[in-house]
Amino acid sequence: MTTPQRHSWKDIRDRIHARILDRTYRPGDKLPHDEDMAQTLGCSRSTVQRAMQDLSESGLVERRRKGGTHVRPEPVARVTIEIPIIRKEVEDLGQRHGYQLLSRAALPPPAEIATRMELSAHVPCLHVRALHLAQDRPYLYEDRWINLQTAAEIDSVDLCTISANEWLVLNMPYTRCELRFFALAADADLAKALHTSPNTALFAIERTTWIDTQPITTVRTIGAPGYQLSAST
Amino acid sequence: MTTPQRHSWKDIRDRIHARILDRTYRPGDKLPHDEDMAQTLGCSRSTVQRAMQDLSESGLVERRRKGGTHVRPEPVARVTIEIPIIRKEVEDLGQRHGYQLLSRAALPPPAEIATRMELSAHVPCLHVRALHLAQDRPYLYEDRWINLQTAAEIDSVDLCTISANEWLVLNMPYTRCELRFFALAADADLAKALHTSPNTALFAIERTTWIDTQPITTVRTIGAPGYQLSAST
DNA sequence: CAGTGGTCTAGACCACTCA
DNA sequence: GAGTGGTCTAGACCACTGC
Repeated sequence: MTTPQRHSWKDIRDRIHARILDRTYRPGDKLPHDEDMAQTLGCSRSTVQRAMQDLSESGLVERRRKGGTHVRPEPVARVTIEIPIIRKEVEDLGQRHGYQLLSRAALPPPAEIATRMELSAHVPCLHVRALHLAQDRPYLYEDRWINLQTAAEIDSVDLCTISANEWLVLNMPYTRCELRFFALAADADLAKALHTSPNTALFAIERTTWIDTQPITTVRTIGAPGYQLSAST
Repeated sequence: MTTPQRHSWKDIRDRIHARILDRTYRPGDKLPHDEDMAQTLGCSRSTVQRAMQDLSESGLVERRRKGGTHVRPEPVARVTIEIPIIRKEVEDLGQRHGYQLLSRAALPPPAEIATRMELSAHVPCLHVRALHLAQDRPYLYEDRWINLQTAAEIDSVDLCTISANEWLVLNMPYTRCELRFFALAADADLAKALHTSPNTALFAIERTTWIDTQPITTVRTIGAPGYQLSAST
């Protein structure tokens, strides 16, 4: 069996965490500074620092130079969501991934898209619509705009063979990413593509990526009925 | 102006990141081990370690003892979502928060809820429905079950004065949290509460929390039309 | 079993920010 | 200005895990 290290930073973190849980340190309270904490707990300051770093990242405490460390008065729930390549997402469910290119056209972006990408409306873009399948059933609809100035190479990629999602993830690393989650009602086209009826409530994710300040792509993915995203701490 | 520290761990991280972006290190490639990296970059091993920790957390590289550090072949998008207290969420939008308790009843949990909480169906629970308002308009509907064995004290709290959301966040710290995001169609009750029409597509979040292995609460929050969740890296 | 990342220590100095 | 967290270093040892 695994013996928990008595003075590992995880152990130190858990001991501090426990003090917060049992109200030794209450919301808003100031914690002893690292040096004292280290002496009390019998470890070096760096170990306390590492523990505090973790507690701070998870939103449990707040640290400020000179201000000290405080238990957050209004804790926030912080969850990390992982969004993999769609093919991998399907395969991880143990299902067979399929893919259909629905349309592909070089077009100037409509105003809404240009705004979303923080891009001038005169830049040439590629508009791609596609459908991802799981076990031959509709899984996710993808409506994507790609900036041809940034990702010029995709113009010569056969998007029937590889999805834009996969090509971009593998070939266009980004430095900034924005996400929005919301619900929308299926219109006629969407309903047809996803084999459902118009007006069905569907889950949508909008993702826009940039490399430095140059927009790469913005995509709206819409899940088939029942699609959901989960996360846990 | 701020001079970027030439050998800070962030600087080291960015220099390694740049090498990944410019394809010096390609997806799947093995990176030099920390010691070499440190020597090459002119810093100590701990600094490389700190940089790598960050790159690893953000999903860009994968590290394994003896295996070494590799650029992830199929990068995942990792985003951290913060979910604050609802009152604070509204106030941060610069709006006035309001709150109405719709119902409150001690009941045994239905099977679906018991399953969600990993709880026996015989444990006494409190069922609470409430509506959060922003500028006196419906903002978020909350349908919550609370385990009265874990959070017994809430039985004597006046939930007209403080929302269950707020009381729980302030008084019941948790050690585990699971989240699901999805879309649903408004039924008659929901439509009425949120001042919308039946069948409207709405965005829902389900959250369940435990302390150690004991379930605390499970809640489904449903946003008024237009509600959305956003995140960025 | 040996290579690699993970952690701990002690000490020094830096950077921010509150009073 | 002084207190507190943030970072860097050098060195040691530990803990996984691939070969």
